[in-house]
Amino acid sequence: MGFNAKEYLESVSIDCVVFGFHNNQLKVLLLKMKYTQEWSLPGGFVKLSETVEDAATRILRERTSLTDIFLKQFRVFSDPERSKMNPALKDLIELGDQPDLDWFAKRFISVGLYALVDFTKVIAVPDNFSDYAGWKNLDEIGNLMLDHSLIVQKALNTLRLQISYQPIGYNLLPEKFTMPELQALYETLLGKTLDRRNFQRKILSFDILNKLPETKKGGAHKAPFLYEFNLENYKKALENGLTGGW
Amino acid sequence: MGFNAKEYLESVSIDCVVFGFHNNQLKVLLLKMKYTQEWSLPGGFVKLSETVEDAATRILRERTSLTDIFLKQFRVFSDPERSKMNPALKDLIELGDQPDLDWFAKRFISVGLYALVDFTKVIAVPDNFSDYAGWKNLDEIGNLMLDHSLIVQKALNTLRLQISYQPIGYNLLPEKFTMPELQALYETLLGKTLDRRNFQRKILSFDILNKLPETKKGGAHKAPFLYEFNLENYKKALENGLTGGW
DNA sequence: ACAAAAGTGTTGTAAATACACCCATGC
DNA sequence: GCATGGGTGTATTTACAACACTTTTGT
Repeated sequence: MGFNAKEYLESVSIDCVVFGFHNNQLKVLLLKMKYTQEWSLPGGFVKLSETVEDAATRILRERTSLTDIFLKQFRVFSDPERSKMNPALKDLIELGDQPDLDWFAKRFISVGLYALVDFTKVIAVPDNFSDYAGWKNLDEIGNLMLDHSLIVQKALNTLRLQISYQPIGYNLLPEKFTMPELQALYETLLGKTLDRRNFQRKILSFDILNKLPETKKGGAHKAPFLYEFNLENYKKALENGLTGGW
Repeated sequence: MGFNAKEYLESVSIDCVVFGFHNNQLKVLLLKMKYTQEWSLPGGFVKLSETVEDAATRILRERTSLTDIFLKQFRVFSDPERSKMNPALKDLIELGDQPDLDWFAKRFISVGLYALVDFTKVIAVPDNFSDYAGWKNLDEIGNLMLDHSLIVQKALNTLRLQISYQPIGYNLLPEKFTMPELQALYETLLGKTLDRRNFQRKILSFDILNKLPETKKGGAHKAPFLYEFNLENYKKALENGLTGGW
């Protein structure tokens, strides 16, 4: 667990915006910093043998206990002022309980990646700098550490753009889900309501869903059918892109 | 002109894919390396006081003599092997005519940015490592130095995606241009031919063009009207996105 | 006057939208 | 049995694609 600066690429950090979907709400995984009590994104550094994606996969495996995480870099954050006035770093330096302090005090640029995960499968684990890890609703995220609020905002923007030419939902929903759940995801990301019937027709026309014979019982009303993604066609759609927008 | 490694962010380089459009062909600005004679992308390093975009602007000002360049980061290239076996570096090290050689020999991740410029306004200038700078047609780019071929490919991909939800052409065409020229740009980027009449109707429906009273004379046939971008609406379209794809 | 390229118009088809009606379930 | 939400169907409107004809210019 010891941190050895020599194993890592200098000047480069990564920050991950982990999105989950639960109770028809989009959530982000956040860490609560030990000394400052600020909320921050899970992140870390890149080992000399890793790509940025490798590093993010490793870090998120530790934070979520998930292997096989869907992630995508979306932006580099390189404002020279972005890590100035970092209270957490100040505290660390004062406390002096970390080696390689000058390494941390240097300027970093950060590669932003977003990850889409199945909310129900995540076991959130804090890192060395935090004492709590958990989900927050998108609209309940207040001010985050450093420029992390900006990073979340840009990640969300990217996701919203991607939804119009790529299928989405795999990685974000459980294996089996209902049409209303999928629609709620789209509505959350797009920030607007969609017509139930037209949504169904359109999403089915993409041919990326398998309708299952089962229905989801236990709801207060008529039991909706369950669907799963047709992975083969889903991947094809990812490559070729979808036609129209929403 | 002297290079002082201490002024720069460690481990981070940038590579710029500069696109220009001329004679109905998409072109990329390339440098020919001094010793190896390999072709490479213009690039460089990030000063401690700069953002990635600042650095790219500075570097491209030197390479193109343009100020005010439209550019956008599109990807980080972080394969640990990407700068191994660099013949150029080997030669440099053998020649020993550069200070800070171990700095260069370290592993770098590179931020890829693409730039769109007006071909006719560029005065290409080589850098310290190259003895020639000039344009190459997209289909005439052979193997480039390091992973630069991959970088060009990814930049092009990004551009192709963006064209379907954003207006394009400003920064890439002269102030005044004809409809066939604009169409040729779209056809090049999309890699397919479009119907002249449908193209005109669609692009006009975006309301981002001003039709000028002048025509472009000198062609062998009927003189086409000149257009210019309506900057106000163009910017609106950039923010709001366009509706359909191509 | 002819060829080549640009301007303008029409029409059929497919997709997006806006609805209405029926069905299952829990209270 | 009634309120709620889900499943399915159908017109209308709009956008897209395919195509024809006329106009202008240089040779």
